Amino acid sequence: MTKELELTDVSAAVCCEPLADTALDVAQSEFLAPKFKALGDPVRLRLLSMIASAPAGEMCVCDLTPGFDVSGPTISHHLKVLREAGLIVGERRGTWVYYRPVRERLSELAKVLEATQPA
Amino acid sequence: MTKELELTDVSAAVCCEPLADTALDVAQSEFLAPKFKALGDPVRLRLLSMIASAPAGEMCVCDLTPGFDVSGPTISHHLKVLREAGLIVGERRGTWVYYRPVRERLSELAKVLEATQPA
DNA sequence: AACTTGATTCGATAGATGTCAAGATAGGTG
DNA sequence: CACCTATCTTGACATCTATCGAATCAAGTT
Repeated sequence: MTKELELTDVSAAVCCEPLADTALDVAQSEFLAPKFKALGDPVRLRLLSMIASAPAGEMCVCDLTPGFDVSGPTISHHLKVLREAGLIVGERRGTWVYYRPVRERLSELAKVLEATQPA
Repeated sequence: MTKELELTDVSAAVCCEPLADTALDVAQSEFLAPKFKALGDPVRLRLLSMIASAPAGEMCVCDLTPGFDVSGPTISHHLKVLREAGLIVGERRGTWVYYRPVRERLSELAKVLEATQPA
């Protein structure tokens, strides 16, 4: 919980005006790049989209897995990458684990890519 | 030129509503993931931000390179990755090569990450 | 307590990636 | 043409990543 607050603070301190407005500095690019990297795999991108568009606002791993050709451990690995990038959070309820999107993080990334009038 | 048109068409055909609206299908995620992947390196992200925020609307490789600790060939490699992802285009004028952002592509990606009201 | 099911972690492996030095290309200048 | 500068390509190498099967952990059921 202390850890979570720290992460949030770092995020707020570092992140980030639109790319097209002012060039990112080294710290900002090193902060943002891993998040885009997490989006840079087709399986992860689709996992995230399934989670983010789930009507219930969350999705069970048990409902995610059948939609893919890869093994359970591989899905688990990709979910971990998305989790460590701060794009989703997981919660265990009984036997099942449910994942929710972290919409603020997605919005941050959207903002960075957003078009702005240059010059 | 024919090739460019084809790429544009594919882009238009495949791409993409916000993540949070409807889950991406396999083709969409395979189309988008490489573009996010291209953003997933700190050097590339900073290169792109320098190019996209250049007041002149473009930037010479000769002005990009000095801002980084990596070698010229490495910069060249990263520019190629960004180019192949369709995020920038390069043009040679005399001795120098100038890169411009492809703003429509960046907007496409921003749109995918954009927040929308679920449920 | 033993068994079952869902999910993660571990260990291994093939393939991708970032990096550099060296060589090749493009285009200008003497 | 010979030379110089800017950029890109090639080849090599160390590291990282996606994937799987096997083992482990968590929680419920009998």
